[in-house]
Amino acid sequence: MDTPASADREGISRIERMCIERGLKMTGQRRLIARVLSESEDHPDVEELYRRAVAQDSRISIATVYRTVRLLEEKGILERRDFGGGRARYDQADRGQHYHLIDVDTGKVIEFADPRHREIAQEIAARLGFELVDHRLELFGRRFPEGQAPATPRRPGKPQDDEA
Amino acid sequence: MDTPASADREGISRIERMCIERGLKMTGQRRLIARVLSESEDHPDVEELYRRAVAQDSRISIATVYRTVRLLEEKGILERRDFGGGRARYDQADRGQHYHLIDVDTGKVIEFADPRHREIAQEIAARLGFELVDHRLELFGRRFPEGQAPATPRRPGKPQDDEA
DNA sequence: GTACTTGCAAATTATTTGCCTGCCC
DNA sequence: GGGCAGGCAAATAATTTGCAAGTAC
Repeated sequence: MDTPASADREGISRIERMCIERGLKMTGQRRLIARVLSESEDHPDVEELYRRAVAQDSRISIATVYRTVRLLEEKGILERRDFGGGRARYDQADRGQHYHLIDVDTGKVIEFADPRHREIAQEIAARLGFELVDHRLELFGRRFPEGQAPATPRRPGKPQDDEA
Repeated sequence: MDTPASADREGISRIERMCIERGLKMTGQRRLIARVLSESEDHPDVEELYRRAVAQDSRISIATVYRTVRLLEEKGILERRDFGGGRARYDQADRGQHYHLIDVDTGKVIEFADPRHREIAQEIAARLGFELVDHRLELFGRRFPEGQAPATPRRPGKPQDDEA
């Protein structure tokens, strides 16, 4: 009840609205991907996005998903992430500065924020003669053993993701 | 003049010594790769390692380079890095905790150390209920404009590397 | 109507692997 | 001497692209 009149109809997802604002031509496929993304609370890879999209409408190909996430990244709507699983994962770009902790045993991804990192990063860049343009930080951790010991104490396996 | 008698001959590279210590069978190819790595001050990718190796002895294939860096990584001699160029880059594992700043205009990589990041990372992990197993931090920066403005203010291009 | 999108399949890129031969310990 | 290592080429895996046909504005 608080959106501008022109886009007040139900069924317009948050990301679709952002696409429209940026003047993208909205096709059925793009609308679908936009909706899937808007409803995702996690960090899906392309394969996963494709799976969720096909489930709603089979008339989409994975090549289109690849093309669309790339487009949305160029438009600043998505950010590409690398959690070390060999596939790119996507994150909405306007969720504010945050980082990720990956559970090395389960692959789950937990978000957190902490302004100190940026400050220190900025200071270090300056000391080296640079203006900080961007920075990435990922933590890999193991849940404290409060129950039993985990089975595979290895390097981060294919990250899955938290469901919320 | 301070190395153990058994490996005192010139021509034994630092990394070859580490391989021997870990009981690896030393072939001509592995010795060559070890030497190339020992002489590298930067963060070469496999292709680059292969180029440097073939230049010294053409009887090596890129598959062997792939197999060898993987082996050395498993043995804890090398660390695989991802600077966002789509290829894995390698770093000697025993150089102590350090991070990288990538110049977004030139792709050059600069190393730096700062203990605060680890401390904060550890603290955050603990707050989230995790033991910190590993962490990655990369800064992307642009040299302060003290001469002229850079040409392409874009996202990090294929990282090259500092030559020293 | 026309330029932009899509689907499909083929192309690319980075990396791994099968297999048979060769060489290190 | 026997098993691990290496070369070569084919196999994977993720992602991109050419092209003909469809569609948004």
